[in-house]
Amino acid sequence: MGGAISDAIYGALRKQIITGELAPGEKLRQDHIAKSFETSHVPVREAFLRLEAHGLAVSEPRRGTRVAALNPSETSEVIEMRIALETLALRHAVQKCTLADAQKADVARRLCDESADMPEWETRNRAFHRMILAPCAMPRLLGTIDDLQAASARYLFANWQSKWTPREDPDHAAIVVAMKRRDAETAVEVLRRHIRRVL
Amino acid sequence: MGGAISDAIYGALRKQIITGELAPGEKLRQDHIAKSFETSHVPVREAFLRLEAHGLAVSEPRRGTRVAALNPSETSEVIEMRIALETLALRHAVQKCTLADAQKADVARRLCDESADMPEWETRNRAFHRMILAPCAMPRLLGTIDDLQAASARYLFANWQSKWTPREDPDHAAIVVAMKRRDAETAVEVLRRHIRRVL
DNA sequence: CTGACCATAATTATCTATAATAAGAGGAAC
DNA sequence: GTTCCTCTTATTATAGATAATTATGGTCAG
Repeated sequence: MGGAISDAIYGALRKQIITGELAPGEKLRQDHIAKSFETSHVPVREAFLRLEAHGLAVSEPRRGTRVAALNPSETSEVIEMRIALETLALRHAVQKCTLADAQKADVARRLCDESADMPEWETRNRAFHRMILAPCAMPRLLGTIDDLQAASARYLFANWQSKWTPREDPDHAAIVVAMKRRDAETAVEVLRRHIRRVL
Repeated sequence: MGGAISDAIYGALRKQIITGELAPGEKLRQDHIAKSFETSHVPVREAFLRLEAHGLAVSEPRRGTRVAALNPSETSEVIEMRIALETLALRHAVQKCTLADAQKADVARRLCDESADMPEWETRNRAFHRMILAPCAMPRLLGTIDDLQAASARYLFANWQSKWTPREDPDHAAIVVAMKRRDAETAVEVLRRHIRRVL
């Protein structure tokens, strides 16, 4: 649905929420945001609805919309869901993936390892995870995983941004190796540990 | 967000899509629906956005919104996601559930078994599944499962409505028994088979 | 402390503009 | 002469802007 304006607002707010530029619990006022984008409030409302649908905002009727909270219980929920769904996706992806897929994943892995700062790393890290799962060709599953990874990213920005240092990720490398070997079980096990560890 | 009108439209359309009253691929025209609900197109747009977010509709910019398709590949995707997530939820639910929870689940089970027709059964079946998972107290997980169950329900209505006959479901009974015994592994195994079989 | 009034912000309606589709006319090829 | 293709135009529908309404929260007076 969303027209061009609504899309742009959604994308901008999504990024600001993930990076923490918009703090958890912060009120999102449609008129103010409309003014800052030089539009009317209608596309802003649509952007809000989509944020809500993707779990990045919550709203109460007639009380407005605020950035979704970021409590520890939700964190563990997201981790467990990610493990359940990403291992499922990875199993299928390893089955179906071609050599070209594995090579593209390896490129994404190297790019991620070469990141200079945390925001860059976060973007590339998500790109890598998307890349290793994409061959499963299950759009609904991939969409749900995307939302969960966005939630994970919020926690990373909130808790680790200061402590981040550039480094090569051995888990990523191990997953790519296992993919090339079509060794689904190893890949899945590494990914499971990796998700638990990284958050 | 969604005000009262938007909610009502969303609920009505959701039900019509699940039951197949609105066929897969059918165009949803905002002005027509607005007229039939005697409102303007704005709340209708909001309802569309929410349908889209829950996987019941798809839309292309400037081309409108249509009821989501219902192809076999999506079916198997939904089944696998349900297995991954509902077994996760059930494991936690069995851990945490009180005797009262198990008894409420048993009431829901009996109600489901006593259903007179397919639409009634479908509603109660979903209520039962929600009931056995609710004690896990993981709202995001439960929300995602709800969407998947709505998708499942569409397939049931499309493929089984004619063949439906009243019957008692032994899987449901076995799950409740296992819950009372706190036997998570048995409950999960029965549920896994059950989801595969029922679709 | 309670109740009414005012201010603020969300929700819905009405109106306008822009994009897409369908229909019809004109022309070219067979 | 008929048919098919294309370009133009008209209709329809969506997207967005502006305006009006309604609800909520706070404040001040009684």
